[in-house]
Amino acid sequence: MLKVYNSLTRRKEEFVPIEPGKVRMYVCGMTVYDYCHLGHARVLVVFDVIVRHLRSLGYDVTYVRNITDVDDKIIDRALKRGESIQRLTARYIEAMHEDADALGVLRPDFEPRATESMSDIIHMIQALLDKGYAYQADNGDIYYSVSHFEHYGQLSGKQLEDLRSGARVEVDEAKRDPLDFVLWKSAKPGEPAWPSPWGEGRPGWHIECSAMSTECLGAHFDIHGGGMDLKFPHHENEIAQSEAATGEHFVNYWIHNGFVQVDEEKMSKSLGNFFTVREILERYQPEEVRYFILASHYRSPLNYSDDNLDKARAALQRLYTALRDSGAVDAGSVEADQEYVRRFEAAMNDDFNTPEALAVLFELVRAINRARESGSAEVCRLAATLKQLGGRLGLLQADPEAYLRGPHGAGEEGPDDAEIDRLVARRDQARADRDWAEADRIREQLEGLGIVLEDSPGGTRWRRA
RNA sequence: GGCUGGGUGGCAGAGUGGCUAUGCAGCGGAUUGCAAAUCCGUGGACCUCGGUUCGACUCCGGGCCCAGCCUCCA
Repeated sequence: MLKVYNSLTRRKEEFVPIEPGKVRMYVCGMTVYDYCHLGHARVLVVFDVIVRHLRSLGYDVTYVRNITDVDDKIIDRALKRGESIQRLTARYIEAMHEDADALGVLRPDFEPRATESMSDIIHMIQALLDKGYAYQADNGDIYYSVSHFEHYGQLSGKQLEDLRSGARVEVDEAKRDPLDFVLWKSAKPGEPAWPSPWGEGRPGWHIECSAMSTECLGAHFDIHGGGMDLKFPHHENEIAQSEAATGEHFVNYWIHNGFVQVDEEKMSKSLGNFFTVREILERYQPEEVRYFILASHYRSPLNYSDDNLDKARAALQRLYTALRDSGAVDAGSVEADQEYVRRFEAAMNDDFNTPEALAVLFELVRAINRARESGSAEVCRLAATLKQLGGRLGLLQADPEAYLRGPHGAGEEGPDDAEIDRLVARRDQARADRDWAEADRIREQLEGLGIVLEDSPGGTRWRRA
């Protein structure tokens, strides 16, 4: 039985889909005006694993992840770069896809864009106007009237009064209430604009997600996800918009992932303490980044440091070492060990507890190595189990030797394989001659190049440290 | 100020009302020409103060500390 922590109720709940056997899920994606940083990578990977797990349980999942391709930041950035908005967003959308692909993130089933959803957005705004939840201000902008929505604050646990007294909301003369938020911004010169019943303009940020999710998944769907920082006001506003416009309950389960932190502080653009995915991939393999993300529970903070990435590398080396020479190449055709599968699923069914699931993988590693030492025929089956379960997390699908020998980052320079093989062969000769001094000298030389040797009865092999 | 979430061994990071997390690092042993990899064994933790209980790191309450949201942010 799958249990999910629901941000709306603040407790773990049994997951029951609206329609048996089917899951409809929406995740807030990126605003494309810059490269993905590690925080974006976390959202991508976390929800990718959630989708993979739901599918492994047999659910038919429809996964929607939007792209925000028009907003103030995009407009500013395009202006500064002297580049058209279309060119800018196209570039960053492509970059995002490259990063997501590198990290082993499966593509969502639908990836709607705000600029391609204008009629849905306009229809929803019109519905809100018709029902009295929205009004047009003197400046032409359309606002959502927060006080008209009875349940405003249910997701974030905030009272309207508390929010008002918080008083950090910028006072805008056009608004009737400082907490009202914009649905449609009337066009200013030089800005991109679309025609609407209220004149040329563009949508506010919150309305696009309401419109796109409703369009792709219906007025009522199962899961809505995103980063913690979107809980308020973005998701709160989405609920207000969608439920007011459709009259239906919007989402059953809200899932929010925790932040990536640097030195105990949130990684964010405004603080300038962020690392882009491509920067990190200069020095680490994508799978190591993915492992690093999954080594913490999705709701916990994830502290970025080289030390923690190095630990991810060490962990993957142990996993892949167990898979080496195990006959698990074609793991899918081997029946998995059901006891380990059961424990893995129990961990994942407990609110997607990936650290616990990884612990099961390491217990499999020990079982494999033990079986190997005792010459048991179980090695292949256990290794196949490890590879299958790793696959459910999007890990361990590479050729073990290729992973262990591979360079550690896209930017790494080092000796090529042929050169290493040549040195290893020379050392083998020295060892055959029992010239230990020469053998050790070559080994140290290789060590200096970041190559570790492993002698075994079957011969010497090497990997990158 | 209001609202979330959290404080676990050297580090990272799960979990449980009484029983080994797991990984890295450490220590002892096996193995090895020496290493590496691997195996076996081992030390080490539950912020603080009360309460509930036969028994709490685990449940409840107070305190302290940390992060986040209340403004764009994954």
